Amino acid sequence: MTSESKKLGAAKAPLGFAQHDHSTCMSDALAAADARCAADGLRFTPVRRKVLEILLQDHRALGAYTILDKLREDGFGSQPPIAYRALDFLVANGLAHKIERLNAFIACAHTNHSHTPAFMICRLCDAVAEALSSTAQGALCDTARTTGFRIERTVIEAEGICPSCLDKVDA
Amino acid sequence: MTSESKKLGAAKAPLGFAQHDHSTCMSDALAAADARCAADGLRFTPVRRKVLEILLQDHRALGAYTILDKLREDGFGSQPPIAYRALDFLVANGLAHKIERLNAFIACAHTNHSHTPAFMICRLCDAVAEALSSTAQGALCDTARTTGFRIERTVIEAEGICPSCLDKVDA
DNA sequence: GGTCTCCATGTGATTGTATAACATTACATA
DNA sequence: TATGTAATGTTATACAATCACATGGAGACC
Repeated sequence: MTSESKKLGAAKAPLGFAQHDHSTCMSDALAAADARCAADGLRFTPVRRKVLEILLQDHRALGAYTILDKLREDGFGSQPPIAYRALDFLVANGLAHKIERLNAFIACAHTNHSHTPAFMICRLCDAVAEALSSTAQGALCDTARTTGFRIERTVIEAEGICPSCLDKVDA
Repeated sequence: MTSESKKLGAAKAPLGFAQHDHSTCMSDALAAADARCAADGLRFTPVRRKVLEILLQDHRALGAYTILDKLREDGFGSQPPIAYRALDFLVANGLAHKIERLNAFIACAHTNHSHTPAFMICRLCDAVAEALSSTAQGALCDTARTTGFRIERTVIEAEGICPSCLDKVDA
């Protein structure tokens, strides 16, 4: 509950580290997900949609059991597999990502294009920013190529202090 | 226990993905750790040393509770904090690394120089290779710089199939 | 319309990972 | 010997993930 206790009432939630008007981005993302699933013949069921909504609402990384609590409030099943199966679906189809460092999940910030995500995690306010990093693993690719290793998925996460927390610390 | 069940009897354990003579590398690594701790005024206590030995013996990523079992066999305390504290020490001082993707720990393969490690994880045989990747996070650094994010630690892990498993699969 | 199959959902129980909180010991040093 | 500090030990619990199995709905097929 430590990470949750830092959560603000916040009408303005940080997308990445920048403040933004949260009103449209959520509906846009849901619409994009709808389109995406329709196009690919995926079943965007109520639970899956709800979990994505939950992730979009907070705009931060949430643990599976936090998500589970919110599902329960909305009348969905409340056993761990409910959340994990929905999260598996979202992650498998690029609608959400898992932050390994935090054992937590976050809605994808760049719907549309397929990508190899990279994340910056603030250890003070727990904000997470997703960067487009098609080249971030360049050197790793080189190593893999010379070694003969076939990369299927990459985890690239940087932990540190976000701009706004840096301001507070320096002040 | 699933990952453990794949373990071989193996006199020749894979360091990274290459077979090697395991006889000297362990004593070398322990000697290096001794020197390192002496130089930096760190207390390389019996538990800490034992945990490093355990990690070096297997030359693969081990979960905390596997380590705990081995500690118990050797007469050390067997409660979780025993292992976690020793692991924290080893990780904090660069003698071991945590593989976030696996929630597991592995002995550092490149003692001597401080480094930002990157890992290649085989999803078939669970072998883990450590790459020297001072530049692997280049693009991430760029993003961080323009964003104003201060990076303190990076997690760079690639999951896929190692050379020897690729041979078996293709055959 | 039946019924079969596949897939998603629901439930209970269990296993695995990590930390909180507190007591005790070991050791250096004043 | 008293004191401070770091490390260790113990209990309990929180958090994360999976297993096993039952249920139910949507579409394919006859």
